[in-house]
Amino acid sequence: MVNIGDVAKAAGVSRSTVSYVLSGKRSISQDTRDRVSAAIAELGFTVNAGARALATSETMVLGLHVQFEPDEFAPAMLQYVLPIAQTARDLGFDSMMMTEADGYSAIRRMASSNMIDGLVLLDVVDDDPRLSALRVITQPGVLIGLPADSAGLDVIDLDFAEAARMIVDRLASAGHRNVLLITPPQHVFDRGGGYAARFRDAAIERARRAGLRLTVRAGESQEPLINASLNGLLDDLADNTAIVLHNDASVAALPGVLRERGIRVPGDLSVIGLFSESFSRTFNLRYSAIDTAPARIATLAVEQLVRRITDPVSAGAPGVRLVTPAFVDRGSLAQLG
Amino acid sequence: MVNIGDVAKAAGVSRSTVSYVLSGKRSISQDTRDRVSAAIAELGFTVNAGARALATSETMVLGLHVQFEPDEFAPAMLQYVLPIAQTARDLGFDSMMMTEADGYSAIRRMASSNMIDGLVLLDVVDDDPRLSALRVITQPGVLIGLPADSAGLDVIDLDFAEAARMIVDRLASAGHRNVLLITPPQHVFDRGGGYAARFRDAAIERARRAGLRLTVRAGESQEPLINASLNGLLDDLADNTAIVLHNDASVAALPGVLRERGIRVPGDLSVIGLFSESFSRTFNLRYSAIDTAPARIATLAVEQLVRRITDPVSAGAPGVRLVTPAFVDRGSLAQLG
DNA sequence: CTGAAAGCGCTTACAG
DNA sequence: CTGAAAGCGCTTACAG
Repeated sequence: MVNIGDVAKAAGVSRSTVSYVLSGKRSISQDTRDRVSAAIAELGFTVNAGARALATSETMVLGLHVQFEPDEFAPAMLQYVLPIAQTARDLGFDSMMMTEADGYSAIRRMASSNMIDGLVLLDVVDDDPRLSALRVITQPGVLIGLPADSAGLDVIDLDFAEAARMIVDRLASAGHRNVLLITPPQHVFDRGGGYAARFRDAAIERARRAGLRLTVRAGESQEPLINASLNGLLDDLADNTAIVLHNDASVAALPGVLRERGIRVPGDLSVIGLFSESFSRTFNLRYSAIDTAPARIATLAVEQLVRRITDPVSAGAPGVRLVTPAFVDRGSLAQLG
Repeated sequence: MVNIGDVAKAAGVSRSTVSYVLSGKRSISQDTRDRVSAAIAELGFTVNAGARALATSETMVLGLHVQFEPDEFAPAMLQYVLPIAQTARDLGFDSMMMTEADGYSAIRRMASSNMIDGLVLLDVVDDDPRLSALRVITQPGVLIGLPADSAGLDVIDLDFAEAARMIVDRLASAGHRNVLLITPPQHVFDRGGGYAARFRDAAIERARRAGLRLTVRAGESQEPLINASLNGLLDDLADNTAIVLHNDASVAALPGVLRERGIRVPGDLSVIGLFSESFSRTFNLRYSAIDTAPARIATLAVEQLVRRITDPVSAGAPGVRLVTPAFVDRGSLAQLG
């Protein structure tokens, strides 16, 4: 492999000059710059990443740790992973993907072997064991998902409470008085998926104020339970005029269940969900929804992380940034009365 | 950060001895080994990856390039990415994820800057521009997906031709004589997704021999075209007793369409698909299918790549390995006559 | 505007 | 069984 010395020799300059041409960190005469550039092009020289990392202590690599919950609804994850890698690249970083179940050890290993300049944590839960790793290592991290204690950490998440309020307000002003909310499965609450509680609690609170009767049920995550549970709810709670779904698996299964029961949306029932554009496309869902905006959240997270790596001052004090939700109207909400 | 010199000092040995304790590449007295290990543990020492890579020319990192086709059915990709990263880790490698649209440049950059020891290419098509990058770089690669010219390359793919023959044979021996095949969308053929043609052509050939009338139609990949096209086919080709789907989007949409038309499976129509277990779970599909076995293919690919990196002799001559398909019976194939 | 040299943290022949 | 030293390919103060 051709190295910086070969380039120097070919251009008739020193190795440091080649390095400075590459980095632009000092002024070089037009003439030598041209000779060096020509030599680089001719020899097809690329800086050796390991050597540069060793000399600068900067790897230009971001770590990305994803949890893989076997009982989780999988298709959602890629919506974050892809934009994370893409944004990182746009900012000059590569992405190292970690999938170890033991996130704590994985992060410590990667950080202490100096493979990464920073870390993105996906799907952070309330009492996430990865956070203690983050507090020990020297590299900064950014969380996607708000944990119980986020002191000193950069966090990006959707404003789930605001999302709930927006939905309840729309339902209320459309004249709905009896609404069913299907939350994520119980195991999401158990695991500490705080977003589920934030959405639910804000919905309950807002419904109370609006004088709206909100019935809350946890959805299932595995067939055939999903269908059975949806059917059961539609049997028992037939007086609801609207259903709010904060549950990927249930909302994906809903069209089939409604079709089977001959229920028309929004004629017989109004439906509002909480899912991304791409989720809507994948499952061909025509329900109005709060967009969970995975690409936007991923981009913001990486941008903040890179800012903290390259220019901590401009990154400001670490803190939580909740993304304001956007409502996408697909016409599944009926105006009553 | 603590380095190998700190450990050496603490243990009262030379840096080389610490290194040899780490690598096990020469025998060390029990006593010094203990002292070194103790020092490593106490100081929390981890080898600096960049320095090691510089010294050994081995990064212990695998590159993974994924194409992101906006018109593609996305959920499938993660089924490969996760097991790739997992298998790599089991074999001592980390995974660098590349998502650049310009795969050729991405690969050349990563390879020539010596960030990776080998490369996994996902979703390889007939005339894949990434292959010319692979032929230039010094690191070995493995392809998931069989290209037109695979000379000198390690390739893993499902045996799509055999899958087609297995399906046709089952249909024939169950007494079906008129069968509809829905292939991947036209743009998959256009892009050179050879697997689509291999499946289709083998199905046609086998059907001819078995005296079975096979009607072939390309499916759509975007709603509302998918539904419309499925309905059109069921209208026009009502005399078919079975339908074979080699099309993710269509098979996911099929239950809804059949339910709407009141068609029962397998009472009114037999259905056989080509999709993974996890796909079946995600979309709650109860159709019998050839399992596309993404995890198995991913694992085989990484194992072969790592073999070629670490022990080229045992890896044998580069070549194509087609995975024999497995049929998963979910009871959607009716026995006729 | 440019060069010689030290140093980043490892590994591994070379010596004993 | 162990150590001193060269070398991997860069970057960056230090000098001029």
